[in-house]
Amino acid sequence: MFPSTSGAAKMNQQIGLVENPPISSFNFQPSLLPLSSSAYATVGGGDLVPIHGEDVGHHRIRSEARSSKDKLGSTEVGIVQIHGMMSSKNDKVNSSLAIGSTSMRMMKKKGKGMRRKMREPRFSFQTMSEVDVLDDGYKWRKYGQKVVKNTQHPRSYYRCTQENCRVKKRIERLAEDPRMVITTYEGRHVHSPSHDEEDWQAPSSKITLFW
DNA sequence: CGCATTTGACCAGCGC
DNA sequence: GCGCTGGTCAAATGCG
Repeated sequence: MFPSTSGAAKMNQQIGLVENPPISSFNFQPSLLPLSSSAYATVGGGDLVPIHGEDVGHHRIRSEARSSKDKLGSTEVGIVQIHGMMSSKNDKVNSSLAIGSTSMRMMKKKGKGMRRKMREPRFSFQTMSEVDVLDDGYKWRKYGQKVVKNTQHPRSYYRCTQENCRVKKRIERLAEDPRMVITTYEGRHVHSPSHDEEDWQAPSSKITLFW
């Protein structure tokens, strides 16, 4: 294990949106990043577009790319890679970003009682971190773990502990690079981050996701 | 003792 | 239709 992080741990985030055929763009706001950080956006798996902290404003990233495999219509809209620092307190992330998107899964519906197949907005990003679970200000309870095919690392399933909040997230490690953690959020919170309520509004202390 | 995690079973969708 | 796979459930277990 790493002796890690009594101070700032280097981190490397890659943000991507995986979903949503109807709206193939999203807004990324580097103004919300600390100026020291830099970001790169890969659009459609292609060009790497550098975005610097001082490039304030909205970067609209568009992609025509579409997964041919996912018949449900998942589309990788874009990937933004952020090189920033994690701050000390429990690996909180010292950068924020805002992403607007909506998502409508094109799914076949079938009879009653379908547990899966929800049309929730989904958002995923990669983080280079020793810790699997990023502290995003919400409380999560693990409800499952599964070894998925072609990966040697299990995928973990978490659900927001706030009742009537149905947000879920999946966490898995990249097969090629176990240091990379892929976090996928699904759904939207109906409440504010549950702990550290005095600083969830501080814009530069955590990841903040809006959609 | 209460809550979170673990883990095997179960279920639904998809590909063949 | 069947088998595979991913996602969820829930009982058992662990931990503070």
